Amino acid sequence: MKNLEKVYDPSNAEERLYKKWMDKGYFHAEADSEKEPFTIVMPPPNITGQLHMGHALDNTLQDILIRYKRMQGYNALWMPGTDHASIATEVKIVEQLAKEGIAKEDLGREGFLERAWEWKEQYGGRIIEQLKKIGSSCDWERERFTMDEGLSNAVQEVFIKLYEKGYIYRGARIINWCPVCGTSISDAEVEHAEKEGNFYHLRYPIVGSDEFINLATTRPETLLGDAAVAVNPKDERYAHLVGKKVKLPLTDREIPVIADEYVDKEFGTGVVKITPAHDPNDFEVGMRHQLPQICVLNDDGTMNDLAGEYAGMDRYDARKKMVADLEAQGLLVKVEPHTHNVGTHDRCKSVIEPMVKAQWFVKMEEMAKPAIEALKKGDLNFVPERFGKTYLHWLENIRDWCISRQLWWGHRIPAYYCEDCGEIIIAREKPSACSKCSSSKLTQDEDTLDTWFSSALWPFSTLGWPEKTEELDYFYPTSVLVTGYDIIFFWVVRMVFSGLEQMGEVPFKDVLIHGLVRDSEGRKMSKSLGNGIDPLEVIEKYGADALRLTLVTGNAPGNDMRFYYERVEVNRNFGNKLWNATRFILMNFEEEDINLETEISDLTAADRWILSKVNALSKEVTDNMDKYELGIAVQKLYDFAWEEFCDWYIEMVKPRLYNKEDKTRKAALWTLKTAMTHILKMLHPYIPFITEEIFMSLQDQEESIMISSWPVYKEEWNFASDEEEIELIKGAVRNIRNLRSEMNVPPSRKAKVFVVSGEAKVIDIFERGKVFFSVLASASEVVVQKDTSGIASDAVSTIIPNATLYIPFTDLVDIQKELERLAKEKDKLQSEVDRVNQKLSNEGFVAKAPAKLIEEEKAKREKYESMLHVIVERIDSLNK
RNA sequence: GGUCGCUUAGCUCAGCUGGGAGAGCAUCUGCCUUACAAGCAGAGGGUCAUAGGUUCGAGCCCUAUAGCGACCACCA
Repeated sequence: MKNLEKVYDPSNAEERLYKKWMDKGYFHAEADSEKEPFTIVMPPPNITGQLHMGHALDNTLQDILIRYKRMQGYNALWMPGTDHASIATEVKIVEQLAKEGIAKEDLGREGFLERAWEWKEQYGGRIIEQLKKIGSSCDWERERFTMDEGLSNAVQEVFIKLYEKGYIYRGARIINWCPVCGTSISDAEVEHAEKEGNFYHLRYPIVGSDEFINLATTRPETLLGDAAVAVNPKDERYAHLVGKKVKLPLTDREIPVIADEYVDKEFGTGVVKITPAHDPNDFEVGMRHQLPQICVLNDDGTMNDLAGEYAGMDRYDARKKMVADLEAQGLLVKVEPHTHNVGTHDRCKSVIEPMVKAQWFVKMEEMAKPAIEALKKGDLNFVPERFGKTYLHWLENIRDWCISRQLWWGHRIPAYYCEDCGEIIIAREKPSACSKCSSSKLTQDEDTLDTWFSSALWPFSTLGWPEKTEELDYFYPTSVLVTGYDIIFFWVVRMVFSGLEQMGEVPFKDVLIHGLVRDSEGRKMSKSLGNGIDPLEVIEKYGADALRLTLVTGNAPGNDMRFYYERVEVNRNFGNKLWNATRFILMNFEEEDINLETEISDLTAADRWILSKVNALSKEVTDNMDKYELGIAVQKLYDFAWEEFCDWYIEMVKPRLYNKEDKTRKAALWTLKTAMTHILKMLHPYIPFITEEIFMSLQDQEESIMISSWPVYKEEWNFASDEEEIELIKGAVRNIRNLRSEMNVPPSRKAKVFVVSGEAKVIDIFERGKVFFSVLASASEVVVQKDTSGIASDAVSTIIPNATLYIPFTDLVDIQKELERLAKEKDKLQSEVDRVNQKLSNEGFVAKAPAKLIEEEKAKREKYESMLHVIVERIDSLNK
């Protein structure tokens, strides 16, 4: 039989065990109609990524769920993969090229893509290897990449289907333009940041009058693109001006004064300049009034040729100069400091410029409806529920999704333009001729798709869609999606409407949302702050199990958490505790005992007590895990393993183990092994490595715990009276320990203990439990009797339900102190009695509280009153 | 402006459908008791943010207030 090394070494064990699991193919799942599937698709990390705490948390949660379900007998598939992350990756490669003095244009599209694939080959596997380090039991045989052939087909297929249905269209709309990245971005990628700016109050002269109209703007440079000046139709102040024209300063253009509901009379002067090409609201107003869209910006954020003398200037330089020029002409009324929300690009943080450009869009109105319904009908559930509101709010206010990106790394839009007749042809392959005019001069759209377009398809594209695969049929819809609240808009929403549209079913039933892992001061971990903690370093130092446990303990779903090394240490210590407990168990096993069996009737009360407790625990843990309350489930396991099992049960059985003649020795061994096995199994999803290592030694076999069966509650292991018996003894032991500690008696000083009770049942219990006092409470001898005969009158005493404990410390006792101690104990009891009486004398309580509760309270009253009675007598006798 | 969350022991946080306030760390007191000092035994410490309300009963439900935080939003 194998014994355990003195110390558990995670670094050695983790690699060895992970390799074993891989070699055995435990992570792999095949469609099998005999079994029920349980599926999770991993949020694919970016190929540019390195494992951070967010990944560690996200993947630990998924691994816990998948291991749990696998043990429960489900056919558990965890589908892994990576995301090409178009813009993030492209930016990285451009940076890399820049170091070599190369611009991406120098390489051309083909050359650049070659470099990008090289990058993918080089770094794409890095994060996968890191995910393995935390123990992720993914089906790596099924690993996918968003730009795989299959997934690219899925992207094309969806694009074509949506186009044909009229849900994808190309049009010149106002979009968010990032002048730094040189691409359009979607609304979800715009971050609003509060920035200091100015409010420039201008006045525009009315044509054919001496009047001026005053208005304010935060972006005076857009004045060059103004197409109108608008007022509210109900605003009497300006009614006479509507229909007239104003002379647009710094230009020779004249623009109309229009009336539109959009304008708020109360705000500012009640006059707004309308710049349809550079403001989303103005764009809408412009559409309503057929105003021209005058774009005055270049793609890089400089002013274009329409900007006259300002052409070529950066927009902020132009702003300064224009303000100066306006002032010189007396058209600047005043400049006020003003903080306002500015849209910035979430990736590069530069200020977004709204611009009108021809882009591809997904029409959202129709597809949003079933996605909203799915949540309302309960086909889709968020955990915690409140995130459903976030989801709904976003969908109910959704605007069309701009999906084209002016990037090269990604899925190229399958649209071809005829140079002769302008026809747009959507096709999988480049057509040889235009379907309208037969011209052969066709060019493909230069743009690629938003990276989220492909990830939106992930739950079914990874399973083989659009092919009708067995996997797709079997594993879809998936069971649960685990992700952070920060990507509900980007990803969860889009997967839901895509799944509903393409598959006719939600992509997953539950969405488990987790929060952020923050640093110990509660700050977001970030590169710029340099406060990030590398999960791999933590693993190296403490092991993956300790890290995993730290990430799930003491945290409710959806809440942020702080990361403390102290907590990692505590969790590492827990592993050590399990390790040593097992070492102890194995030390006592003889070779021939390891597979011993026993009858329940051979067990002692202590054995049945721990079995009964572990049995109840299995139900509690299972229930909580089913509710995704992983933090609660693991807390219960932690407490049980440490306190009940190690601190109580192991200590209780020691005398039986040390005595080779003891007839119940084998029962103790069997129970130790059985209870420990249950604990290990339930802990395995949380701390897979150490539980596996211990399990193999304890079972003296190589078979893995990860394919063992999950403990199920069984009625035949419910031993209520044994539980009661042991709890009574535990209480007595605690009282003695307390008493000894208060009197500063060291454990080395053993003392005789008398247990006095008038109840035969209680006498029996303590008669059987005598030994526990010596091993747990430093008793030299235990005498159980009906009355106080033979007990020194100055023995110290303590009261437990239905019994009194006496310890005669002849030399130690100071009667006065003892009386004080007893008085304290009495006060405590008295207040308990008072509390119960108060409750029971409350008519409302007696009339309306559940009967069971009232019975419990009455039982308590009886118990406390009798204890109180005993202690009063005791005090009296000492006073004599 | 809207939505949501948080406020519980010195610190960080649990507390599921309302029925006698919990954990870890920290503090204090004893212990190297032959699995474990990464340990064992014991102790102290809380008007559960505030004010109302519902209820026999509120940390938990409702309303308002304050502080902190997150997200959403077109006020030029």
